[in-house]
Amino acid sequence: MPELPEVEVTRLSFAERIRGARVTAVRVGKPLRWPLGSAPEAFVGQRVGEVSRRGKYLWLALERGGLLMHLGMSGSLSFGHATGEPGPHDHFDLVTARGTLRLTDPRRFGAVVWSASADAAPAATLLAGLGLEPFDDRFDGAHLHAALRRRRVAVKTALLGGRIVVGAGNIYACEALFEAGIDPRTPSDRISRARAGRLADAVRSTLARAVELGGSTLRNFRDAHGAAGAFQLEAKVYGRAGKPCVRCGTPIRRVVQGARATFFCPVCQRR
DNA sequence: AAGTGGACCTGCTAGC
DNA sequence: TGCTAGCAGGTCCACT
Repeated sequence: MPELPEVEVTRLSFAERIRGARVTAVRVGKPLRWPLGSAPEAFVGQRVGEVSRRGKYLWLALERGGLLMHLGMSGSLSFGHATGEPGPHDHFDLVTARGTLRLTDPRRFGAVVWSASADAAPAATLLAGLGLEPFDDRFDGAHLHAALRRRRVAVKTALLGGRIVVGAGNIYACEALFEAGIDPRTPSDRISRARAGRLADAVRSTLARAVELGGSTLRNFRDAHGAAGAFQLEAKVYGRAGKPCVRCGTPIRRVVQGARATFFCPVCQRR
């Protein structure tokens, strides 16, 4: 999916345009990961408020409650007037006079869930246990070091879990570990305070750079304007198995951790 | 309790 | 050219 940069880029591409628009119709397609939890007609007539993000979730405020949205592995949102007839992978339309917000998600791991507020179930339940936002001042080397010390899993697995810091999925966890010079297989509790500091910086800078570049488009990611991202063009390890490391020329290695592919340079990244 | 592996669903691609 | 196994950006859940 869409990791934090793709979700944030998506949010930025439609939040201002949809704010204040009144819902005129709602269309629901095939089932997504979780049920909507409300009759779709209940949204008709309500105005859309702020669109905010927590981790990889978006919260779209309505006058009564709101919608928690997740893009899963293959989801994207579009917003505009040129939406046309829904295709086989278009599973949710929020129609307003300013345009239609449409969720397209071939694999349907994504979700749209109504909640009375972001602090009430089911939204609060889904958001509970999420780690710090990477751009939160509280997320620093000391925090990351303390959290990593409590785990014995590989540091990459700990990052991906999202319980310490949210937002880095498979691409950006690999890239941040490369930036920090840390072998992704290193046990969490063996990361020194100094290296945790470098890793925290790398997580922030990698995610920030990806937002600047409009995210990564590996297959079907597009922002709500339909624009593709460009970060994948400057990924240094992700998806580059066997290719030379951009820093030292050593072939990039691919291993599997927790059923996910991990890419790293065996020379630049150390335990 | 923490760690591991499977499940969800569909489409694309590399390889035979 | 055509089929198939394997793989894909996430996260929850059951089991050890």
